[in-house]
Amino acid sequence: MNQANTTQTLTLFNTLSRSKESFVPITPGEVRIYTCGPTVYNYAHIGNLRSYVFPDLLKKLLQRLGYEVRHIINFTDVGHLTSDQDAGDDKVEKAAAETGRSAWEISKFYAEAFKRDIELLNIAFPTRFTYATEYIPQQIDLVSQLESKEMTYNTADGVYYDTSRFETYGKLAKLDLDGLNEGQRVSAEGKRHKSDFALWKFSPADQQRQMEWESPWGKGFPGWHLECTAMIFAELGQSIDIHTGGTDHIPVHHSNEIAQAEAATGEKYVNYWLHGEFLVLDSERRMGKSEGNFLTLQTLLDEGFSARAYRYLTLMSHYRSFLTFSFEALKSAQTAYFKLKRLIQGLNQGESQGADLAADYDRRLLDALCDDLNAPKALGLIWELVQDKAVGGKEKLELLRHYDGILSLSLMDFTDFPELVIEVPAEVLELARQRWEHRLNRNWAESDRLRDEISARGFVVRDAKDNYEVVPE
RNA sequence: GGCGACGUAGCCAAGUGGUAAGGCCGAGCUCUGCAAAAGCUUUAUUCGCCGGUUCGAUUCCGGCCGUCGCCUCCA
Repeated sequence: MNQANTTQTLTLFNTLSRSKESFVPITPGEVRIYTCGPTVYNYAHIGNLRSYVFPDLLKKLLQRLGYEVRHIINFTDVGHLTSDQDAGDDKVEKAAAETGRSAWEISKFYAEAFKRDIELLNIAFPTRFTYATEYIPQQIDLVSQLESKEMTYNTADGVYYDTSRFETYGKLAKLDLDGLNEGQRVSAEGKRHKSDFALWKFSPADQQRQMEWESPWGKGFPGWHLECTAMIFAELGQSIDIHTGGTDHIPVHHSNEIAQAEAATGEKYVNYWLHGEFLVLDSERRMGKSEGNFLTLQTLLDEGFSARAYRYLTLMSHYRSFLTFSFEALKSAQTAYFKLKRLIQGLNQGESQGADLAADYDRRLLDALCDDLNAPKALGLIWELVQDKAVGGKEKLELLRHYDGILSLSLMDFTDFPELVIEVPAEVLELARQRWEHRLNRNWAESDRLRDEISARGFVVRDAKDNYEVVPE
């Protein structure tokens, strides 16, 4: 078994260089990770949730490699805009207005829902969850710093960041500023450049916001990009190792984060930018809150799926590839997931053999994960291992225990099989009892008829030598 | 218009310059009154198309076709 050792090479695909790089932390033995969290004005959908699985994998792998990991996930609980860049309504405020609840209630509610979701997906909580509204002074301070460095200008509706003053603006995204949005109106009133963005927005004069704060520039609220940087500075420092998020954040949000952070500190902001690709529907359409075609984890649960089976599905594809979601794919993932666990349940702890082979699996599993988190490859190896007749149960279980600590599929938890979780209605049990009697009397016709009835109710009867069981179909 | 990604069996999906992991589904067999479950076996001469480089390409290069994402709040 691998001992904790930070000499194992971990390679990660860094968006900055668009290539795989060997991971080297800023401080030996320690890693600081920031994960862009959700805007809490609605439930997270399963596409959102996918992008929190790979940082979880990364964190656990780093910990197994012996690193001390400090990880932050934030909640954007204020200040998001619904439409045109730097225009439109605040999403949290809008949801509040629509439901009659306060903005604070809304954000609290959905933040808690998010925590429940990731818990169901075996995603470990970060060292801290941070809330944007709890870092208002730090955000104001950051704007002041940028102002003192003459990186900002004021318009009628806020304090803006002047991207033309940051020489390498857009480098992360390889943005071609002149090509941005050609032929489309993109600038808000008073903005000097297309890519400039709001640091601080003034509260509208004709309207009372629920969330607003005093600032040197007047009453208002922070722009979206500001919060992540302010929270990173406060919780992790001026330069961090890894920043994760979805690919959609590359051109705007993360480009802006880099611009404001590096202009403020003069230091490199983030060493490794990791971006997860989208989950798309069968038609390869993205799933989005704005698109109104989103599925929540709860929907999956309601349809009879296990949250862990969804995690299994996400691990079946690489985090940098599109994951084509369909219920067919989820069903096959769930079937495979429980089948794998049944195989593991049947392993014999007392049987020991093939130590050399096991060591080989160990190395290949670690290599797969250390190669930019190749979970699909690791899963394939897990299957190979479990079915390998040359390796003993003892060796298999040892490896499974170790790697499930990273994959977090609860492979050794045998309490969540559908037949153990789903209750069989008394009516169905009675039908099964009657069927068993007919069967004992060799009345096959009636026996089969009753089985069809049971099947129509979503259950199936399994006959054994002198007993039977009823399980969900 | 700019930037970028992808196209591997019915489905999901790894992968490598030397002739295609894994899973689901399907098929066959064993078992069973019949089933289910389980076990065993099996399932791409081929990696969108056309060229080029090479002893050899799915893997490298070029072109084409197709699909998708971002550039506006979104993971």
